[in-house]
Amino acid sequence: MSNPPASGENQSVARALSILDLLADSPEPLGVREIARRLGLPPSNVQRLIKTLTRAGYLEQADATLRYAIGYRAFQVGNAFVGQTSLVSAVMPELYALADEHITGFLGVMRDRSVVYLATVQSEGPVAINHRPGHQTHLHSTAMGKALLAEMSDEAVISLLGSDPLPRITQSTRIELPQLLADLAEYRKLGYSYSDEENRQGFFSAGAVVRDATGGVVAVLSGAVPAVDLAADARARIGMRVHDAAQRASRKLGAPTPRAFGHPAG
Amino acid sequence: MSNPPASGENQSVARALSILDLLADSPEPLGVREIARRLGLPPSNVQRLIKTLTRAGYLEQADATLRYAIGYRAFQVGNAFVGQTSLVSAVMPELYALADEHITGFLGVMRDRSVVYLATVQSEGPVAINHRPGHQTHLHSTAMGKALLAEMSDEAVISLLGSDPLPRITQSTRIELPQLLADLAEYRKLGYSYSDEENRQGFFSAGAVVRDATGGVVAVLSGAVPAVDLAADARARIGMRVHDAAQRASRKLGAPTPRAFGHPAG
DNA sequence: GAACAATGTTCCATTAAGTGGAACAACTGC
DNA sequence: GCAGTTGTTCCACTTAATGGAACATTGTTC
Repeated sequence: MSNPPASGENQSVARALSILDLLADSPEPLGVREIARRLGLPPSNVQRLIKTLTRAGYLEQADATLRYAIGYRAFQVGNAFVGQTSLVSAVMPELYALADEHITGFLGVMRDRSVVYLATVQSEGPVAINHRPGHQTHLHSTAMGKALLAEMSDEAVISLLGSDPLPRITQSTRIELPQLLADLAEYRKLGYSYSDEENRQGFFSAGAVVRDATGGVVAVLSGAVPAVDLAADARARIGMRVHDAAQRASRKLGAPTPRAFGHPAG
Repeated sequence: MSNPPASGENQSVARALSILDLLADSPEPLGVREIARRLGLPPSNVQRLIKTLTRAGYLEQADATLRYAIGYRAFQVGNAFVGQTSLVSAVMPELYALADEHITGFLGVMRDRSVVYLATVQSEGPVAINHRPGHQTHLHSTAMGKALLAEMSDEAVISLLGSDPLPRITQSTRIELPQLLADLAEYRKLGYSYSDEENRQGFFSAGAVVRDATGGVVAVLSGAVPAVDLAADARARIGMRVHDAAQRASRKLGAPTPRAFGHPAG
């Protein structure tokens, strides 16, 4: 059972990161031998890697002295991903404003062909959309994802998503590429994207991108409401509302003249 | 310049983690050679470690193809620290409720002789307390920290904080241990802790611990308001309010009979 | 309460894998 | 155009990581 390190990489570090990945996805803490078993590594090796990770605070003992879980240092370091205070401080007030209007607001970025959630501000009421920070969802089924896709050219979208079939999340999910591209064309005209129960039954959401001083897309913002009793004009109203919030956040970040929606080449 | 690995640890992993630590604390992305210089390591070594970290998503190129910053995978993994959905889903509604009453709410845990912030819900108004998740503050100057200390015995507090002098944060900070212990005794009777501009000029905050089903302390909750125009009875009112919020969250986590404040031996 | 089967941890010979100096290439700005 | 960066690759050396085995602990079962 040889497992040579990838070219130009470091085997020990790769293994240590796989331990972090494993524990991050595990709902409960795991012991040394259990981890070793799942990763196909000798316990003595895992033991040493864990000791290093623990001493640095990236792991910690869950209970008295048994199994291990992700440590506080990983949390601190990970939150540095959000980076410069500017993005969050520009967007969070907008999310709170949305919540005041009974719209649950989300902030996310595109990574790894997915949307990664950075923050959520729940609206009052029975709306229980609980996407923890770090949660990953599909690009093609969410308002956030589709707002990001609408920024790209059709060719870029195809080369990004064309390799695998689009998974169906709900009955309304766009699983055909042409259908999705048609949506994107509409969003470019509208100035916002939306997802009508395409990712979660019973919820309508709209999305719009946030730009920084260079004019590049730095994040995407969305707002969600229950889909029941929602007239067609209400959808447009929410779309405009989210669009405005994203515009305001972008302006706060020093984005240049609020240009037309769509990719630069358009 | 020899730098042998600590006993029973892994040198490569320790170095990789030091890269993460460095980039997490750096306000801007850093290049390979810059990192190598700051850590006292050869660039070729750093290069390989970075490649491994990048391929796993723990680092990513900031701009076109220049310097490196913390990656999205670190964010995702780090957020697993918050762990079981139960804690957050039990506490967040309480924080939102506080915000409705113009109290900015915080959630934190004790780690490494400090309070680590997990979440914040800002109240409306001009209150701009912006403690990003992962932020670390002192135990002795914050309401959250003092609520945690009040759970320990005086001896435990002394052995925890007695080694170093307590740093002065504001003019009101308790920098004398006996003074701090007197505070803690008061909090045990009150059922909540408070910090009267001891950590931040102009802000009063109160704190109370959250317990899980085993009765152990799993987190601490606090609420902050501007200190101006705050009558003495208002302080008590906010303290009780925060105490109630913590109680409710604890009950939601299945905590046993709301027992008296104070450490078990008391 | 003894026998069992897990567990976490340490030890140590083997050698594979990490190390770091040097060389190369690409870029920047004087 | 030159000088000082930078990121990246190469490769001989040997350090430092590896993994099997032995040991120590726990908790479970009969």
